[in-house]
Amino acid sequence: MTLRLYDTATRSVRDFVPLVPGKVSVYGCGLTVQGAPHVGHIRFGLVFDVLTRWLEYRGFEVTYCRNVTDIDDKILRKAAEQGVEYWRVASRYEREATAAYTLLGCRPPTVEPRATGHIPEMIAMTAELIERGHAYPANGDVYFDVRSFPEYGALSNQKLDDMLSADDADPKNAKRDPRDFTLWKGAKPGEPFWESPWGPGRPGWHLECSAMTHKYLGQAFDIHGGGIDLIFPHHENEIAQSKAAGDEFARYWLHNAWVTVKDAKMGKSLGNAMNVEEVARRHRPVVLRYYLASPHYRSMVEYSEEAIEEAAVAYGRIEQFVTRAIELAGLVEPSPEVPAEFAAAMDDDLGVPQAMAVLHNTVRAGNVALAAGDKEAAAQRLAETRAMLGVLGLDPLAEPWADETAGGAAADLRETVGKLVAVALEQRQAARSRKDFAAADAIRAQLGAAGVQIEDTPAGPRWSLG
RNA sequence: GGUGGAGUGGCCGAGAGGCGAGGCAACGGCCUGCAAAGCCGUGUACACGGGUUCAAAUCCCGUCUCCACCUCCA
Repeated sequence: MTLRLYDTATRSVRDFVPLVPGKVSVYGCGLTVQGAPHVGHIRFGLVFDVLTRWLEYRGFEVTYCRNVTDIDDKILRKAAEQGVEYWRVASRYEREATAAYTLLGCRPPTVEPRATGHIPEMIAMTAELIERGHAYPANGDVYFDVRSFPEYGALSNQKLDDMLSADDADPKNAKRDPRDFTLWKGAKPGEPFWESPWGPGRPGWHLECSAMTHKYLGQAFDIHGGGIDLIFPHHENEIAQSKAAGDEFARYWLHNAWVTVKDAKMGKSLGNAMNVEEVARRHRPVVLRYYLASPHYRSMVEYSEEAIEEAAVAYGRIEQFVTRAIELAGLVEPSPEVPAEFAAAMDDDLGVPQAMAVLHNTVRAGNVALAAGDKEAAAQRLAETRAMLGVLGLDPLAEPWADETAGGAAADLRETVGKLVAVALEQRQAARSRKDFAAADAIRAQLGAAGVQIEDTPAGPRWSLG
């Protein structure tokens, strides 16, 4: 079974064949650091995190490049409003983005280049495009000539003439075609700028990705992607720039769908953006990850508190199995192989929902083994469960969630609480054996009020914090 | 106007011609002193109207509703 991925460019699921056997190069369009990251932004991070984990599980050596766009109009505007340099704004939100990715267990990319670190590369590319007749300078700006690139519109399946003309009010009216887009933007007074052959200015929005894919992944690479809204104009323009400059560019295009709120796209401008950090105060990050990563990446996720709470229960069930299996069978490492059905689901365009069904079925089988006291079977199911969770970045015993359940000061505290609870449980057991159930239940209720849940099992009572 | 997507049982959420994914909730049962957890069982779901087919949630035609992109956007 080979991995198959939906490719936006062909609008079909295709077998994934890497450019170089055994290696995969991935470019994800990261964030423009102009505000606090919201749940929708982080979904992109999660999708690409699961993708790269799965590619690695399949034995590929993955080079994952995720950019940071740290200069653009919005950043400049925000900086002007606050009366500070643009890089103060960019740095602050870049840190917030990194924190949000980390919070939800996204592993860092192989390389995370910034637009402003690649100005010379972008200037060189612009010069190349002018030389090849695909771009032209005008009044301090440089524009890409879309009419010079016949393929323009292929990715988004649009014809140039059908497009709503971009009424982008160019005061200089210097564009040959209204759809021509900016490669280099001449600086207005007071704006930050870099020197260039066309005068002081800064790069246009799309150019950084073309320059950085070329630098880090080469003139051709495997997978490029981001949110579905980037298809047009961002990715369309990247293709135009890169191909016109002589690159082969990306071979597969992956786009993830939205997080919506009440059927509308989540977005800052719509005022319905859920800040990641804020949501993580109400829900455990691992639960948020489970919730956002469970639906298929090309399906919209309708954000709701109730649905997250439901996810918390579902994930709790998995965690419970893991804890109880360890109690019976001891700590078991993830098995090197994931169940075949799970693998088949993941290979089919990252079918996380079906993969998740396999996971739940395994947990049920594990619970059956637990109930039967079958140590060996329980251990086996646990190993499989952990392997599957690992691929999804949800193994409670692996980084970064392990600290939540064990280790450090929390473990010490847990040991102390355990001793205290043991005292109370002894009294309860004594009461039970003399059939004083009122007293026994009172103890259980008191523990419950303190946040300690008691369950009686054939092996004796067990407690948990809940 | 152009382009892409969605409408599935109480809820979330897969599937894409024939064996009812999975989760949450509910109900019944087993277990339990009681509970909890777990397990077993219970649902005649596929926006609407036609059609094709032995067979349609899945294909075709039409209709309705919703969303997104074409302007900054994960």
